[in-house]
Amino acid sequence: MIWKGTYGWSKHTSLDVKKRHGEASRIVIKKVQSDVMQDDKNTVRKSERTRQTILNAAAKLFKERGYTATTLRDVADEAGLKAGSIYYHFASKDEIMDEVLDTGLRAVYEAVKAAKNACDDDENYLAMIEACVHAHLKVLFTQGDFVSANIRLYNQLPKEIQERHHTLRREYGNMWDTLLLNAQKAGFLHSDLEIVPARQFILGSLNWTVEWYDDSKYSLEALATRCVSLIARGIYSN
Amino acid sequence: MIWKGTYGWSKHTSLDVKKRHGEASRIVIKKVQSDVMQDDKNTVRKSERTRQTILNAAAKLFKERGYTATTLRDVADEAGLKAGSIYYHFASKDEIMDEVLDTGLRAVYEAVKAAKNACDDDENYLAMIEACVHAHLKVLFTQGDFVSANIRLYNQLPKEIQERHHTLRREYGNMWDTLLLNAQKAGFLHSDLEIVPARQFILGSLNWTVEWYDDSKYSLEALATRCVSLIARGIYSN
DNA sequence: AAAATAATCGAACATGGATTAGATAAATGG
DNA sequence: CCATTTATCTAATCCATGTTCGATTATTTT
Repeated sequence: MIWKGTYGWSKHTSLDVKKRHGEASRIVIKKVQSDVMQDDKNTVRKSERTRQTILNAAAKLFKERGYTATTLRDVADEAGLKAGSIYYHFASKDEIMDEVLDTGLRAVYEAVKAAKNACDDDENYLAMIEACVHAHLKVLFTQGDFVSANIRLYNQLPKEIQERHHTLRREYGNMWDTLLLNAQKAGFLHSDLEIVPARQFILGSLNWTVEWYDDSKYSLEALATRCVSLIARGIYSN
Repeated sequence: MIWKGTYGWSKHTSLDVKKRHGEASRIVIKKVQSDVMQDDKNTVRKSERTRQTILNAAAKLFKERGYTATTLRDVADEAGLKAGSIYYHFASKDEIMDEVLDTGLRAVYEAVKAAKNACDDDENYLAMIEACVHAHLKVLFTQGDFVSANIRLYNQLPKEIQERHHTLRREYGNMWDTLLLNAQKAGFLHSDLEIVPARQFILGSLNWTVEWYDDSKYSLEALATRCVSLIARGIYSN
């Protein structure tokens, strides 16, 4: 209860273990039939599969309508079960939101870090920046709902929830700052560029693409290329 | 009822005139004391003043928490009256949202158009673009809540509400497209620049500043200058 | 200042929301 | 295939929300 106690945010009464919310999140492998297997029936507790279904449904609806506007009955509907059943898997609506947010941001973070590290040349900062932009956008539209939900809703969430994700957000920002700073030191970027606002501007412009990009018009690759171009050289010609 | 009928969106039963919702929106001047006077007591129906207070309160809360998460009781509270009284001024929560959205976008539109037209040199497209960016940002943080509410929430609103504001949005976009296109024809912009995505990118990056700009760090002017620089020449140095 | 109108209140209503608990069905393990 | 555990459903609870409406108080007009 941050705003007043009547805002649809539940109190998040910490884990009362009775039905084991979240415990099922540990993947239980029953038999290792072949070497690697798809996360399918028999390999994973049913509970775990349902849990994922719920999260997917929730992410999708949260992103589309916002947190409060999304009903647990809607989520249940989308996931193909009844509202009450959700509580076998999650302790509260808040908890679902938490996990959606975390999943989304983490996906971006990991993907971008990987893309950066995948660059052969450790000194080719421009290539790294471009790889990061591509990765960020790709994950934005691939892991879609989780990331978008995070991006779209973060600032509308009550402080309490925000704080739980503050650290990870900061880490991601820092990663970019370091990259940009290195690039600047190496002379690739304008020397008068203020790193932090620049990073905020860049990530903002990328994040906002979820509000307007329409993949039926042109490919994700094309979008990424254009974004890189705009970020790199701007619009002016000379 | 767009989503399902249980989403907190009222049915918007068109104007049943009994108490005259919205009629009070016509400003009634009682006596013209001096030539020009501030919109103050005695010049404007009390109803009109209260109406504005409600809109301000609503815009602020909508922007912060989102539409559904904002209660009419909250709005009333913020505006200093009781929830029921709101219905003397507005027919429904939807109607308030409508007016907030409209006010916000219109403010940006007018301000930017004015800024553009204020440029002495009709051919100096770069100056015009820069003036527009400054104006957009200025209004974004001045008329604040209305504009931000619009920007932040638009895509989360049900189609029905969105459609009512579609035209104005399109008009604003067109204005930018025309400006950019002229600038490009005159050779000021990269010739390979795709206008529409570029405009979306630019406006997006500007709009997103509401999510991160902190006016205690540096001035709005400084922000605008930096944004112009990034948009114009990008981050790369050569 | 009385009469008429405008604006606000206060208490209700109906609905739908998150959450709970007990019954029931499905899956699992021996 | 029975016993146990796991997962889902149904129905109920409690509470907040948008909205209504008659009563009440301000404000204006005559």
